Amino acid sequence: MTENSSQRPDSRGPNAAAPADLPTQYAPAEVEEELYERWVARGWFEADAKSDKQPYTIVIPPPNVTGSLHLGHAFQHTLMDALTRRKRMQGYESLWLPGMDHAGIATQNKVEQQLAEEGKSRQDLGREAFVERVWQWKEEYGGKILGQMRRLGDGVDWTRERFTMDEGLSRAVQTVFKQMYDDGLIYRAERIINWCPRCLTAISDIEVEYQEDDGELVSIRYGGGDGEDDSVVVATTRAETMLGDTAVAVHPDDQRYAHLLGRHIKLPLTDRTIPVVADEHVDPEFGSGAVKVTPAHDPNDFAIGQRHGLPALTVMDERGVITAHGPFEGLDRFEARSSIVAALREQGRITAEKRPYTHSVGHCSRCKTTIEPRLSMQWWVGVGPLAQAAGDAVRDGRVKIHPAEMSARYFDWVDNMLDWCISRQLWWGHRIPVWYGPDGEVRCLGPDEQPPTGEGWTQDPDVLDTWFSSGLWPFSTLGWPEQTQDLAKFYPTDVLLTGHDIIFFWVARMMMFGLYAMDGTAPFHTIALTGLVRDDHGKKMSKSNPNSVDPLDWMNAYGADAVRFTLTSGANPGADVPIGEDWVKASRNFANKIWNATRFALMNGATVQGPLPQASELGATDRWILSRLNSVVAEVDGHYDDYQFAKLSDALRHFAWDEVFDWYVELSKTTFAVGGRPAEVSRRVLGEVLDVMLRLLHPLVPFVTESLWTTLTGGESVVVTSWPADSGFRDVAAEQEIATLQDAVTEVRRFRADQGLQPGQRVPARLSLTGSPLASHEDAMRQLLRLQPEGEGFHATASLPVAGGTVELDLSGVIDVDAERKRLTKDLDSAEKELRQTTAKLGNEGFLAKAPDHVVEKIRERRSTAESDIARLQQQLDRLPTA
RNA sequence: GGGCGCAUAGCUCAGCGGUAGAGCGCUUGCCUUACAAGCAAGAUGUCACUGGUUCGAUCCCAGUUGUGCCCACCA
Repeated sequence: MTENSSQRPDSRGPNAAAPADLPTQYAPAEVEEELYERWVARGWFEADAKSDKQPYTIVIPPPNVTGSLHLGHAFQHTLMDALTRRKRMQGYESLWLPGMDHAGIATQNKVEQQLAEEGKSRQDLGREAFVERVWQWKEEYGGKILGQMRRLGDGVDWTRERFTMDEGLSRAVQTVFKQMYDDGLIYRAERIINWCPRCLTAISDIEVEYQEDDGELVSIRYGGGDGEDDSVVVATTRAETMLGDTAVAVHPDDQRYAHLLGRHIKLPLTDRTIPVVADEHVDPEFGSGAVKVTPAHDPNDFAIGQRHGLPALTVMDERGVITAHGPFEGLDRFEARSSIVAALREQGRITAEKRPYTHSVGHCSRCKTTIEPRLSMQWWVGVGPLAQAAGDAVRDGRVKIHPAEMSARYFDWVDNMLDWCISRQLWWGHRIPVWYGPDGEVRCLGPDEQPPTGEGWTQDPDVLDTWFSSGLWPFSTLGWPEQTQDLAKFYPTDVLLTGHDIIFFWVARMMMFGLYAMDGTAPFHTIALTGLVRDDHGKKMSKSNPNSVDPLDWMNAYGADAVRFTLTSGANPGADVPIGEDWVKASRNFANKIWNATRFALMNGATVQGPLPQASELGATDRWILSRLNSVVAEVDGHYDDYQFAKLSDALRHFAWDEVFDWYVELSKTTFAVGGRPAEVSRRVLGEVLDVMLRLLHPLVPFVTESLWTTLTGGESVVVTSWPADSGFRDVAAEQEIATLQDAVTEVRRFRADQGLQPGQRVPARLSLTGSPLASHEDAMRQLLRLQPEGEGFHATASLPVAGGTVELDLSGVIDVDAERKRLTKDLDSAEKELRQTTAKLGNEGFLAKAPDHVVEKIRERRSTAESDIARLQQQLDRLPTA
């Protein structure tokens, strides 16, 4: 783009009293930061717990301190910001509470990586120093997120910023833990858990990501040591676990192995023999129908072991290194796997090998290491009654899920939830408030209780799953367990807006904890679920993908408003949101268009002062735009109530650009030129329309609207002004009249374009509007169509149909007969087609008998329109001079 | 293996039992005194396929194919 408008000579007329402070292009970067700091300094985002206003509360899904905000955050933040800004304008005590999550395992991993670069481990530092180091890290990097939120324009209450490791929130964690422990909902048990051999901690079931990996499936012959009849083939993808086998299981009805039941067979590579047991879990159709049982290293095997009283033999340590005595001791699990297979092969015990064998393997969602199921003593939440309550709250309608289809996913989870492993063998997080005494005594402490003194008492070294504290977020952030004013005023919150990817991690847990700790009051009444942000070809955006975009880059290039508007435009409920740079540019263009339209209004003395003129003083265009304006207010409100952000964005863009800017503003130019009372009225109406429009747009694009609204109205800030209300004013007649005008102008423009007439070329012409509803718009039409008063020597006539009549346009000069014939013929063809279709339809008895009246009537109208069009077009064709 | 969803213009997506829509892109003509980040006009679709219901199906039903996501889990 080499062209730069500022370098062109300014050809504006002398009447253009352009405000010197309003350049022809909107420059977001120059104003956004200043505006934001002003909003914060004035305290407009701060909610008052003592106010009489009705509260409206959203707590932010706390971003992890580990990262920076990506477009997904920008997306959700924009929607939450829009919701809370609108409610604030509507007169609610609107609170959007910000904060961050300590993100236990994720953050610990980051800091450990940092240490590794220094050649150190967390063990080198020791627990206390390591935790101190993580706090430093949090101070340093947490600020980046806050800066991004400011840049985006998030209207959050910074005085209420929270962090899940804050003292107050930690008290909440300990209080809930103690209460649940006393209620028997938290217990300690030794079970198979998902163990990450790299993070060296247990993780919960949903922190495991399954993916298809290429492995191997080897079939091993067990038994057969003394007699030929006791051998059985089992298959495994984890051959190393055979060292811990304590049985072979077969289906109880499987006749092939009936003779082996109760007998012991030799376990290869060991000096042990193991029993053959019968268990329903075994699928006789799968493989050989016999399965090796390793209770200490597989969840299903553990269950079989429990049913048959089998011993659980641990053969690997926490790093996945073989501990079983023998030739494989000290080998890593994957080395051991190939060594063991090789050894078995040598002994002739391998009956089949399938390689590669693609199967689903669990990985640590944090570091992608292959999970090792491991028998371990951990703390658990017994979720039964909590999950039941969480499901019921949605089932009985106390909590609504948007879009409703997503509730199936929620129910699927809460109705089948297994107990939740909450202890983590990490250092960063809330320490489990349990102490063990010298005599095996166990004591769970509340926040105000002193740790037991005396020899031999030690605290449990583990910390809680990070989602334990985020599950308390809707009330812990408001001061619970203290009965604070905030809690009384703002709990329960109104809407939870978050991605559908954390329904299980976070949403369900907040439901459980909220209902449990807050006496059955759910933490929010609406769950609004969003999709993921994708690139402009629908591909998933992730940090590892090259398509990943830092929202800051786009905000710097095009403004925060442009990014925000693009995101809301794509926000269909629950659906993924594609975004591309071209679309952000288009939104930037929209912001600039608003800027310039307002600039035009200011140059022409649009005003917001004083009451609107009486209806009797309003012209048809004024009544039309005010009618439309109020319809749009109602429409936007409806879309907000349904969380239809894409629809409300479209409605506003369409109204602003296609109606206000392209028509009302253009028509007003003629009015202003003529002057007098109509011009005064129009200035006031234009001011009104822009005032309301800017307020409607503000929650989506806060910066440009703030700049313009304060300039236009002289008001202090659009942030604290009122949300527009539908006055109820509608004028159907005016809307129809303007629609007719638009049709007429468009039709003439089309005629001109087909004729190859230059748009700027003033054409001598006669407009015959007598008796037409458009008579009063003649000046405007001449302006829009660039027609001069009558010239001389008319040669040709164009007769243009519009709703309710015909516009006769006589052009001087020689028109292009071929072009005109082509145009008329084309129109004639489509009119004839229309006639055929409607006639056929009206000749259909079934249609006449069963179709609703208004449909039949509509078809009749279409047919008669087609008939008259054909007659007129035919006549015009006949009138054309032959070449 | 179970569940949910999707298939509409070149791209990304709305829509919907009664003449197919938007944004971007594309074509043509324009700096028309708010804006070239703009204005005007225009082109483009067997609404995945096959059946069924209906006076009428892009829309409802069944099946097919393709595709996405979630859950379970494969010894």
